[in-house]
This record gives sequence, C-alpha cells and structure tokens, in this order.
Amino acid sequence: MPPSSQKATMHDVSRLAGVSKMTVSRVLADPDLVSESTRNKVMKAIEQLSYVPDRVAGSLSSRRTNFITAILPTLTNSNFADTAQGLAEAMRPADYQLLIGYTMYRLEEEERIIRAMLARRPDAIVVAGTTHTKAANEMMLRAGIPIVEIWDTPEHPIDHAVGFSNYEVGRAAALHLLALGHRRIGALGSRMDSDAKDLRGESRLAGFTSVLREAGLGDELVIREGLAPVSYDHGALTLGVLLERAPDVEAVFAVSDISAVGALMECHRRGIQVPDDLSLMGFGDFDIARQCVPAITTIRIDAELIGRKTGELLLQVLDHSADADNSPASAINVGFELVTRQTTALSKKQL
Amino acid sequence: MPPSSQKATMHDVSRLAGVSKMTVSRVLADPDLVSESTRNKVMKAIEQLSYVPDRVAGSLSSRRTNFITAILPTLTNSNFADTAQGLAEAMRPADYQLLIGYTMYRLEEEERIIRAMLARRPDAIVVAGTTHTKAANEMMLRAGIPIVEIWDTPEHPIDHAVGFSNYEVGRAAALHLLALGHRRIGALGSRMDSDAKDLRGESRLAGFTSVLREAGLGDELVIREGLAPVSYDHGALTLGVLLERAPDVEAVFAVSDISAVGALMECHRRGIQVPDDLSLMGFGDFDIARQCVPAITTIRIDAELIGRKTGELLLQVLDHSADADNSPASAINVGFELVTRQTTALSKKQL
DNA sequence: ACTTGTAATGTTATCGATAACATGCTTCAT
DNA sequence: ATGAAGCATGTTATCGATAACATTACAAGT
Repeated sequence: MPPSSQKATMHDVSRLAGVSKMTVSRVLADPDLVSESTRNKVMKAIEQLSYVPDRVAGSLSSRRTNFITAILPTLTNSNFADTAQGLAEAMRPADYQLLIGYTMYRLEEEERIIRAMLARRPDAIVVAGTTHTKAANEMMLRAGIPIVEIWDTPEHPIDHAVGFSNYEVGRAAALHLLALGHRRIGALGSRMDSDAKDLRGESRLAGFTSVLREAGLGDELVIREGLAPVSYDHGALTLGVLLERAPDVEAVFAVSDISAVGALMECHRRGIQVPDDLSLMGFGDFDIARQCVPAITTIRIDAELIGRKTGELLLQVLDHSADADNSPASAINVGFELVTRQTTALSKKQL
Repeated sequence: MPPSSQKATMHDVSRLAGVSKMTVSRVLADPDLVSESTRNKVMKAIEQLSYVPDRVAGSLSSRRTNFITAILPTLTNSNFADTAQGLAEAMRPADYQLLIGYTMYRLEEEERIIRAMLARRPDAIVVAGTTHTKAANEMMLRAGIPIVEIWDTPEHPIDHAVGFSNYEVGRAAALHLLALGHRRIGALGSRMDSDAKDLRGESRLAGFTSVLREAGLGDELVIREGLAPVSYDHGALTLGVLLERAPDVEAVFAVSDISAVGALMECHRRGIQVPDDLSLMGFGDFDIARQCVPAITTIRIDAELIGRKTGELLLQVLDHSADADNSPASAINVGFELVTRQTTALSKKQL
C-alpha cells in the first residue's frame, strides 16, 4: 500500500486559509457566495493540502448522497451496458454517481440488492423490469425517493417508468413473419426457471404467440430452453431443438439478437440457407446483427436512449423535489422499430 | 414519488427494543456479542420499523465505506464487463460495493474520475491500465489505500497489479502468423489520438511490430485508424484501408476480436476467402469469435479471472490492513493463450 | 471470602461535513 | 442622517452511526 499521508479535512483548509469551515464549504458548493479574494485564499489552501472533500460526511450532513442506484439483470449484455452508460452520461453533469447492481435475472437477488442499496441512501432508484418480489416492492414504495422502472411498460408502475412494450415487440415480430407468408413459425427463448427468468423476453414471446393464435396457428414451435441470459450458444442449441421438432420450420424469431446470431451461425454450419430455407429475426439491434452476413432483421430499441431519458427525467424530478411531491409520475414509452434486413424474406410457398 | 414515511434510525430501534444504540449496532455487525434474548428483541424492533441501517453514517464513523472503485475504459466491451462482474462477484461475500467509472479511453477523464471517486473514500481502487496522468498517479499514491492496476503488467506499479503482458500478446500473434509462413503481414488498430487512446491495444501492436522487425519485415501494414473503442465497423473499415494499401496482404492481426469479426464480415462481403485468401486473427476470445463461421483464431485472456483475482487479492490485503503496511505489493500475471481456430492457415506460397 | 476473568451491555466522544440562523459591514434611497 | 436591504462571513447544532472505554453481574479459582 502506498504511504498514507494523513488526509486533510475541511478544517485544516479553513485554518490555513484563515477563514471558517463554512466559507470553505461555500467555495466548493457555491463559489459565487464568496468574495474573490477569500475564494482565492481558500483555493490556494486546498491546492497546498491536496484537499479532497469527504462526500461521506457531506452526504450525512446534507442528507443527499448524489448516488443513483441502477439495478440491471447483467452488465455483460451490451443493451444493458448501453443503458447504464446512457444513464451515467445523463447524470454526470449534475455530479451523480451510479451505483450499479446486477441481478442475474433473479428476483430474489434483486430484492437482496435493493435492500443493500437502500442502506447507501441513494437519491433515486432505477430498476429494470416491472415485476418484483413483494418485499422489494414495499421497500421501494417506502423509500421515499423517485423510482424508475425501465425496459418495459408497467401496468401498475411504482412511480415513474421509461421503456417500451415487450409484448408489442413480440407481436410486431410475429406480424412481420406472417406478412411474409410464413405459416410454420417458431421462436427461441429461455426457460422460465425459478433460478433465473427473463421476464421481458417472456413478454416478447407472449406477444408473439398471441399473434400466432389469432392467425389460427399453434405455439408448439415456441422453444423455451436454457437459462437467461441467452448466448450465441443458446441460439445455436435452441435452433437445433427447433429443427428436431419441426424440420419444416419456415421462420424463427429469437428473443435476442445474440440468440439470432448464434442461430444464424448454426445455419451456416448446417448448410441451411438464410433466408431462402429459413427466415430469421432477432431483437435488440445489437451491432453484430447489422454486421453479420447476411445482416439480421431485428427490432431496434434504443437502449442508450432509455438510459438517457431516465437520467433526464430524474434530473428534473430531483431538482423539483424541493417543492414537495408535486412530481407527477410519468411513463415514457420510447417505442421500437422493426428493421428489415437480409435474413427475412417472402415465403417460397407463396411464390 | 412514493409517500415518504420518516425513516427509522438506530436510535428508534434501540428505544423500541429497550436497549442502547450500541447494542443494536452490535446485533447488526457482530450478533454473537449479544445474548440471544436481547438479539431477538432487537431483531423484532428492526422488523417492526422496517429499519434499514444508514451506511453513510456508518462509513463516516468507522472510516470504512466498503466501496471499491473500479475504473475501466468502457462498460460496453464484454471483456471489461466480464472483469467488472468477476470483481463484483469476488467482493460480494465481504459486502463490498463496486463504484464503477469509465474513462472512454481518455486519460484526462480517468484523472477526473479518480478525483471524484476519492471523495467517496473508497477502501481500494482498481484501475485498468498502467499509464496515468501525473496528477492521477499522485492522487493514487497519496490515497493511502490499496491500488490495483489491471489488464497489463506495469513496469513501475503504483501498488498491486493483476494482468498480462499486452506486448507479449502482440508478439505471440506475430509469431503465430510468421510460423504459418506468411510474410505480408498487417494489423488493425486504433489511432493514438489525444482524445482517446487504447494504450493496451497499442502495446499489442508494439509487440507485434517488434517481431515483424526481428523477422526483417516492415511495419507499413500496421494500420492505426479510428478512435477507441473499436467496433465491428472499425474492423471492416480498417481492413478496407489495409487492402487498398496492400492488396496482396496475406495475414492480419486485429487488436480486438470485435475488429476481427468486422473484418471477417467485410471479407465475406468482398468475396475474400478466409483463411484461403487471407489469414485473420483477433484478441480477447469474445464469444462471437468462437461462434463465427469460420471461427476466429484469437488470443484468449480470461477477463473475468482478472476481476476475480483482483477481488481475492483485495480481500486479503484489506483484511490484513489492520497489521499495518505489511501487505507486500503483488504483481499477478494471469497470462494468455493462443487459440487456433479456422481463420488462420498455412501460407499457400509455402505449399 | 476475595480476587480475577469474562460475558453482556451502556456511555461518551468522535467522524467531517452542511443547514440554519446570526452578525457585521456597506450601500443607498428617502 | 438613518434604517432597510444585501453581501460576506461566522457560530451552533445536527446528520446517524461506530470506536473505545466503562460498567455491571456473575462464575470460577484459590
């Protein structure tokens, strides 16, 4: 460990500058309140002592930590990483620090994390998803701070929400494949295990099957295998399962581009022509989906935008928190967009 | 905002349980110190009041925040996300919370972040990279807490280090391509801009060119274009630049698998056969490199392991921090491994 | 019986800042 | 001239916990 020089406190600075602690505090928090000459004296003292203010003490005193808790399923999914980055970016000018926790798609873990995070007294909580354990829900309700549920559209929001409808995403996917004339349509998702469940992915599958049923088709080709988070392997494996169940499948929707890419590569390996033999689409508009050959049809959501919008919303709410609870709980729908690329094509049967 | 019930303090709990604050504190920190009957009373009071301890106050008092600062170039690179996850995983049992900052590959930004983070009084700092601004270096030296530089092997470590030699990675890549009989060898990297520079990628390129020169080859095919972080597009674009400069190039090393994948897809689009027309390799062993068709030869580093090892090291050091500065600064080299797959093959000229 | 040890709990003094109010000194309109 | 207003600064009281030391009660050893 490097040599520890005794850390200087605000008191040390004030003595060296010949002013009171409060003046030092003002120089740091609101320089305009202090005359230029004193300000310079204080700045010099800060410099000389390499003083770094102690925000722990500051937070206790001011009852504001400038921490924002962000609870996401995982960091190793570029979509969520984008959201985190967008949120961090939006909050940075206001000097907020992100406290990131990840749940591994487990609700009990989410509850544990919320409890642990609340002890840090964050100024707000951002949480992915709209389904939480009872205890988690109560803790957030009681917390007395703004809560933002993101990445879906909650029916009963705790407070604010920023996201899109995963259910509608699933419907849009199914409608696209149907419109191309496909009838043997499948999907690749993950298992709804008690260990780990991708509730948003499941919503997409639910929307997807709802359309299939409306079209008089069954949902027997909707595969749920493997645990969240999905991977390239997941796509490859579940495609294998699907092909075994229905060698004549014409079109497939994967709940994530990652799975879609894995499935596409599996097609390459098996000599299945995409989209001639099989139409394939994903979700998320990951970079790789655009870069793949052939480029993958997908549903674009702007993950970074979700983060940024959430940040902007919070800045506004936190700023007005002075004038009591007049902050109306807002629900922002950022929408999504079907991006047709090269992996989906008209059914040959139609031709 | 949800209704804010007044938050209960430890004092409230102690009154309700009919004990002193200190006893409540003990129940939470070291339950064995308290008799079973009092402990139960206290627990009941905690439950009744939905008491959540205030770690801000606790940290100020105990002078330990249980925060670990992790400073990484970006979160949207699965390698760094893996490292973060590994670190978080290792520290979690000891109840440490990660404070993540990302620099966007900019040293000035790193300095800014270090300064901001130090105000939170972390118990340790983990920072990617071994090159820092002068001010950043001094701040870390002065901080009086363990510092771990990761993702490279520093010549002059500030304190501890966990990583591998990027320079040797570059050498291994060049040696592999040379061993296959290639002589027209190029590389794809990013520009060393003042805005953003990937110093570790640059080390890999340096090691790479050192071998080329030893073999009597020039480095004119080492492309440095675009800003870090690299992307699939980056790989596609720089490959284009390289092909323009040397249509007869035989083998290429990309500083990242991401670039390598982008380059591979560009080859697909241009009808260049890999590895028949061109050998291609990357770095990082990203999932996508293994899944690609053809699967990409790469250099595997275990990013998650770097995080985990760092965590274990810190737990040990922080635990012993009681017995003064007896913690020997350790430098752990986790090494790397060349993974030969389908994108590199013997030079045809040799045949 | 008397020290001594130890287990369980309480008391007091911080930790390093900020909020809220108080003070002193100018300035300026009337 | 004078008092209200405003600027620049200081004082005092917290914020909610933990460390360190103090106390009490009872058991065990001699």
